[in-house]
Amino acid sequence: MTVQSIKGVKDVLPEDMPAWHHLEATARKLFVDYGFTEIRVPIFEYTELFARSIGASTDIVEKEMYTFEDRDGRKITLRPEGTAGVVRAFVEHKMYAQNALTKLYYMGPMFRHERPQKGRFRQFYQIGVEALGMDHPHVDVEILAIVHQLYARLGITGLALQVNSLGDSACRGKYRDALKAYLKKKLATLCADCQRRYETNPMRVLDCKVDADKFGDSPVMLDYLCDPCKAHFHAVESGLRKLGIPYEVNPRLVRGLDYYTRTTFELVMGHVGAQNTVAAGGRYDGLVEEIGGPPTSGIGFALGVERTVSLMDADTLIPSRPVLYIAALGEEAVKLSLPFLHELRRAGIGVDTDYNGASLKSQMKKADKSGAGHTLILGEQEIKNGKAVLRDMRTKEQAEIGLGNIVDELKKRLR
RNA sequence: GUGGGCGUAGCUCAGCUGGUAGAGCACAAGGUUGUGGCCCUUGUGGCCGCGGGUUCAAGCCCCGUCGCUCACCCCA
Repeated sequence: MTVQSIKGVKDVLPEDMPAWHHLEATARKLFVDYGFTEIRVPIFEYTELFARSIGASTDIVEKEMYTFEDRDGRKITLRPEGTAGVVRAFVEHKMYAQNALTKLYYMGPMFRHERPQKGRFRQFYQIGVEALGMDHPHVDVEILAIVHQLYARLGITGLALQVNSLGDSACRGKYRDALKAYLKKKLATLCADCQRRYETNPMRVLDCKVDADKFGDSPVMLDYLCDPCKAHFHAVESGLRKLGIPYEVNPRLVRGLDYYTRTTFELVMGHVGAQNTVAAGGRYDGLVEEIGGPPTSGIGFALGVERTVSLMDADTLIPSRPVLYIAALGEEAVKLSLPFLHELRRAGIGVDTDYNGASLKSQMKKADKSGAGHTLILGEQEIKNGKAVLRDMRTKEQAEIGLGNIVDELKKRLR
């Protein structure tokens, strides 16, 4: 048996890279347009960080983290999401002391031990942003605008932006009690999962797919918001309307991580499999303090790279390729090509070849595949005459070039 | 953690009620073509996922196992 990759862990192959690069480049440009700067944080942290931020009783922490002891006996976890590490860095480097509002973005792999399926992997990539330091509703609007803009720039349509408010410590408890009282009456009629969730995470019962139609008259968080939370939510909504960002309020939208407060949102796509949330995020006003920093509000989102890439039209993306392919026919020509390759590359001209000296027929196929705009044909016959042939792959025009000053000549012609 | 589907050439797959393995694409050589792309000929390439069982005989049937995949769950 040959060694394989770990279950649920994918290679991102060369043919996928144009889409990945395009997504990353589009995101970077957009984040800069909105005043964010990149931060790179470790892909592993002390386990305690995630237990404290994500919530000890969440599924992620209870059964999905890659946790192990390092050689010093410390408990280490491969990051299951990006926010905790960024917030830890924010606190550790006392960024709160530098600006009233700190805006960071990140991209990289995350790890969760889940059963793999369409759009869900054990190592997966996220791109995310965090805005720390202000609880002004315009910050929420800005975050939602980024999400909207990013997918617009990527040319992806058919997405729905769903928004909700989860309230804060002042009002969420009250709602939770009201919801449990409501659910208790129906408990016997609910599916087994929901009966379990009633205890562990009652708010999750509301987005159960089996029982979805039973909760039309359930209490809704939005009705229980305290005055400040209500005002905040209304301000976010009016901001979205003012900017013309389409959204819908989904009162049943909840989050799987404990740190979320107030504004919560998801960008969902229909009919791409069960894992149809493409991006999601929300406000987390208590998180910085939880991690040991001063009381600081925050809001952010993360998008799933694989899920987003699957929605992109990869055919429209052109990979970057060398400008010249050298078709060296025969061993003599292969030998001769070595210094040409070196000199051209040294001059910053991309050149490729495959050194096997095979027939012109097969070499031209490779030249096509390489995507190079020109091919330099080094045939036995031409070499004898001190020449090579430069072929423009698009116009099929050919020109003979003397071997004496071939590098300079190519540099000139390939500019 | 729980279910369903599927494992045959590098890729996509065919393979009849069990009879000793096939196609297309790709790759390589040649022919044709004004020096490739179309077309034609030829060639390389398979412990039919792995292990056991039934049988004169297993890619096919049975059991186990590993892997992939989709869904539940959960989430980006």
